[in-house]
Amino acid sequence: MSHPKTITIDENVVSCCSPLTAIAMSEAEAGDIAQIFGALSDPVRLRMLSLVAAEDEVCSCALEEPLGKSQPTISHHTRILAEAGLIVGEKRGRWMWWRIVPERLGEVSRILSA
Amino acid sequence: MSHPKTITIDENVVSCCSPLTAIAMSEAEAGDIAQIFGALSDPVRLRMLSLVAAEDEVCSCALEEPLGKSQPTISHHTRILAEAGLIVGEKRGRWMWWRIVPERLGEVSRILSA
DNA sequence: TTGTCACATCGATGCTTGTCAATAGTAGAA
DNA sequence: TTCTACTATTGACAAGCATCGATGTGACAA
Repeated sequence: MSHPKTITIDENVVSCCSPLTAIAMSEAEAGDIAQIFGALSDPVRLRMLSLVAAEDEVCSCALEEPLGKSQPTISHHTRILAEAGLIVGEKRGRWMWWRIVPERLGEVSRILSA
Repeated sequence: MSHPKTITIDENVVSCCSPLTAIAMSEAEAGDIAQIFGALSDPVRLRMLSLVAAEDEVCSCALEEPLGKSQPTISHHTRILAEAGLIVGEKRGRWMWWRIVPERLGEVSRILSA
């Protein structure tokens, strides 16, 4: 049996949010996508996303009790989800209102669809 | 050659995949899904997945050079992807051959589709 | 103004994770 | 058998992350 061949990656090909199976992924693209999946890799953030998705809008203050986390921790997690583009926030008065970004969820979903 | 030995998937992470927006997520379910996204949250593992997906099968030895990581590190990452059910490995002779589990990718994709 | 409320930021702490050298395990070759 | 090649495991280290108390910031009310 001959030794298996090695695989090379073309770093010049950059395509945002293309399916995993389409083409060899560059380091830069892998970093970007990894950041998004990293935002989804925490149980608290997943339940947070689920809570926000269940309503049109959710106030930050309405997340502390169901998630059982402190106010700084809630703020920390909303920030990470927002930086990943999965939710957007709007400040009205003293309250911060969050809603999901369905198009973003669709983009991420499409990365994994063959 | 003797009968090929198939690597089994961790059964603890098999049932998981109701859409995010469907219902409020339980802590247990959130933990399971977070583990899968955690496997996808590393640039090296994403590029590894991309490399495997580009071929029918890829040998572990063919991953070290394009990913620029040591052999123990490659073994570490393939293990995490396999435990998440995203790839399966089969040992033939001295070589370990990995391939994608498209159904698993579809399951994870469906979590994020509205 | 002063006080209160909601959220963001800072600092510290403990846990998790990515990485590799060294080593062990395993399968073919000689 | 002995030797060589590929992979898994161990141990250790550094970096990253989740968490919360304390503090800062901005907005409304009195």
